[in-house]
Amino acid sequence: MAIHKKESFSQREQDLAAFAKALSHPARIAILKVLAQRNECICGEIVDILPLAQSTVSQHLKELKTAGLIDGSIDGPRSCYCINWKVFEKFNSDFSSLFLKLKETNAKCC
Amino acid sequence: MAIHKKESFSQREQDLAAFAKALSHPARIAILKVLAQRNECICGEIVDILPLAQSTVSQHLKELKTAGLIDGSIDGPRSCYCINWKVFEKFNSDFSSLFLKLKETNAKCC
DNA sequence: TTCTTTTATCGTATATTTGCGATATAAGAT
DNA sequence: ATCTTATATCGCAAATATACGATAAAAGAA
Repeated sequence: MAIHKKESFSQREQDLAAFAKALSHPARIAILKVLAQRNECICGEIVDILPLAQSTVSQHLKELKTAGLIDGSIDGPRSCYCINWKVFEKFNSDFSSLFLKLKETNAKCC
Repeated sequence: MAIHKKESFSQREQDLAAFAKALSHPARIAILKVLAQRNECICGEIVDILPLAQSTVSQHLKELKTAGLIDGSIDGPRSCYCINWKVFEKFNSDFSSLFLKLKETNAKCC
């Protein structure tokens, strides 16, 4: 694509897009579900449940972490991932706000 | 990536991911803003406002349309795009539901 | 120390996305 | 019929994303 133009949009638009991107793959949504259900965030369980290779799961986890949606503490040979509810909630409400704001400013057309 | 594994996830997960994907680029969020603000959805305005070429904007519009977030009626040489609030609202609430459901089932770890 | 287990990272292949210019199309204007 | 305008689509290039196997790293077990 030659040059990425993402930077030419507002920070808010970029942030929302980044959040949406983090959730734009079913595997990552499935991972969040598993993380929410388990008492202990043993990463290996995710690999067992998902139809993906360990390296692929690790990569998806990394993306969720980069987006801030999950925290991960390395704990010896195993690591512990958890949902960062604060960030998740923030994005979720930002998202709803966007929707409501759009609907509010809507001038009815077509 | 050899083979796409998206199909091996639940339909609900795929749908949510598809919705998130539609909103995963700032340009598409910006387009939705413009569509919500204008009384008449003249597509050319979007091209004037966004820092993107006409063909690129057209492509983003197509993706939003494919996702069902906007409707487009071809009207002679110009076309009229509008937000499909019904679909938008559905996805938005599905999204909030996911968040709430996850939080509900959360068993507190870490 | 060496083996095992668990997870991260590297390297690589392929698919998809993003972006643009050029061209096609469609309808009104001249 | 030809010109103009607005939009869609095609063709291409470059960037990203997705996926996997192989390998590295890190810590406990033997």
